[in-house]
Amino acid sequence: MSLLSNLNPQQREAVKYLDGPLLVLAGAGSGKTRVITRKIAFLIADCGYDPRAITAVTFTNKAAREMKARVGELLEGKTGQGLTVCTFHALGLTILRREAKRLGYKPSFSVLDAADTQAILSEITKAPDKGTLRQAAAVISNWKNALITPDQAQQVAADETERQLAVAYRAYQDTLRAYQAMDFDDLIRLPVELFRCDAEAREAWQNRMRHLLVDEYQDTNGAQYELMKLLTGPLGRFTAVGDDDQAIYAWRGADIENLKRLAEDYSRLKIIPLTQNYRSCQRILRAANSVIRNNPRVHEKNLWSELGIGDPIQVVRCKDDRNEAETIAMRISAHKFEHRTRFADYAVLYRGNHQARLFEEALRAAKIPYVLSGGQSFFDRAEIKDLTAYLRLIANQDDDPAFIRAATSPKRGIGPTTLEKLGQYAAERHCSLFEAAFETGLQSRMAAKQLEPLIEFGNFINRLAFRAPKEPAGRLLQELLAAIRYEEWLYDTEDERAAKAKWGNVSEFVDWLSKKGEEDEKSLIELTQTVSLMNLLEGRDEAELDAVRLSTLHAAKGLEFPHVILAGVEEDILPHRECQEGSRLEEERRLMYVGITRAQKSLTLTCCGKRKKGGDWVVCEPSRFLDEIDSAELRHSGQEDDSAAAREAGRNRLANLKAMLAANK
DNA sequence: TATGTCCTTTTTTTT
DNA sequence: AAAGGACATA
Repeated sequence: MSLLSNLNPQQREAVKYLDGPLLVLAGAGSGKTRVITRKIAFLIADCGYDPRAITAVTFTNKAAREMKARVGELLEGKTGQGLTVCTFHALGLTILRREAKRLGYKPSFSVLDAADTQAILSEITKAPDKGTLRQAAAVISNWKNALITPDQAQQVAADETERQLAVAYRAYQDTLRAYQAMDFDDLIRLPVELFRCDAEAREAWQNRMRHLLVDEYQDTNGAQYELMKLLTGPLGRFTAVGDDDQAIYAWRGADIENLKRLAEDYSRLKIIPLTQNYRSCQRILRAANSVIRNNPRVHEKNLWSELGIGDPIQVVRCKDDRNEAETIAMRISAHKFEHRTRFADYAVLYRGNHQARLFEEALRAAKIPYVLSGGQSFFDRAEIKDLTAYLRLIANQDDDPAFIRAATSPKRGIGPTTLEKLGQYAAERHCSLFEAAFETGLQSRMAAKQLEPLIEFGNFINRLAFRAPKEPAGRLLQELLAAIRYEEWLYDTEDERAAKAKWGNVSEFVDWLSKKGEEDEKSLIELTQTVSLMNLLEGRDEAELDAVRLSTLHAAKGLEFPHVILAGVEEDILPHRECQEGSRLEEERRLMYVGITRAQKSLTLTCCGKRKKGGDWVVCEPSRFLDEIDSAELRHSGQEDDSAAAREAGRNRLANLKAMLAANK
């Protein structure tokens, strides 16, 4: 079977087009993944490209894994060895591991997670509370994603707060460098910096890369766009696939302007729109279209479908949030029984992770199996962070955050006061905590009782670091865990259930690492360097599992389900309380659009009359986005709301709506 | 000085 | 519910 069969004319053109830069504007459910995977296979099998010369960039590790698997199927044995499919961040990491020396980093640099970077920033800014800290982190991250240096930030700073933040930005970068560490933003920013000033490195990578495919292009940020340009050279050997209506990551620095910029920067840019939807019934599509119509759009497109009209969209009003979860569980049970479907045909989507808890409880009570996606990642778990701290420290002794974490968990007599003293001494000597622990100068300032565990810990790490390059990773890991008596410590400090779960996670992680070490013949240090960006739980036989999917709207992007329940369609949730106007409201609307367009056959929207927030009850009103769907498409059901407050809220909404309509005319 | 316990407070989305 | 802070204990 040809790689060009079973494609519509637009899809086929997008697959075949190789004359220059290409932008595929792919509406929801229009088969964009199919275009990308076919194109990769087409390039390799029909055009004779070396797989190593092709790179495809996706938005999540999971999407990358799936895409790689699909290309493998298409190639039917023809080897796709050497093909790169990964996230922008993983691509940046690969480049940096290779080229670290050119940037003044050692190749075993660490990659810090959000918790570590926030801790560093907290030290620097002395931010009074968590909110301020988050804001500071966001501002600096935005600067980095827009490729603004600390110097430039200082110059463009508009007010005193920003000037202070620019100073903090500089200190933050200096600290990272001292630790031989990078944050997520650096993984994009530094390759750009490298390619901008090092022509030799740039040309080497450009020559290697004959074609770059970028998925979810609408969610790229300034730095990612620049990296893409630098990698594909002046000819623009790329295929970018995106949908401006599904841009939902502006808060993370993604810039929809990148879509316009592409046409400006590449005059030869070819644009192919995909407008036929193969996913959803017409009612669902009409609802989606009528919601997104309220946004100003760059590329107006009208998505259409040949699939049947479908059922009306259900709107279910519930008494409160607990009742909402129970209702959803009940309706899934009933629907499954009635239509003889599988649990995996259902997804419950919501705005915030915290909403998941009630759904988990209700589904468990109803004996409905579920899988949670999004939410806390495997690598955010305390026990995994502990273990990776050891690994990081073994690979890179300059990594102070890793030193602090490893030295204090499990507890071994090193406490805050000792660390404080050690930190002071290290700062004076301009060296790492690890180095400082061995300095004789420290001994005069510290009691032997404090010094002893410090030295012992240092020696322990030293021994492991010495053996790490030569010995099998699996054995070293087992030894490490035995030496720190991690399992024992877990059972001492946690209740049995939690300890068991945590030790299970650790074992899984160690097994996975050991296997990987054997397969790829990699040392512990090399393994550590790739671990930071992976997510184990994602993709772990999730596909075969017959379970209802619980997911945030963000994590649901790119997925589809026969039956979708969109929960908490309320003001202050969707749209979120902090996103009530302007471009932020538009992004919330796109989020609603993404949610609706996940559904193939049926869509249910739920909202509550009240919900528990913190300690007390808050009255909720239905989302304004509900009003944007033609009421002929909707069927209201569930409990009639009889609370006076909710009815009052409804009246207020109507009055507001009328006022807005009047104002618009 | 280190660590465990009990209390408070608090929730957007993620590579 | 989970994380951070204040206090008590070893």
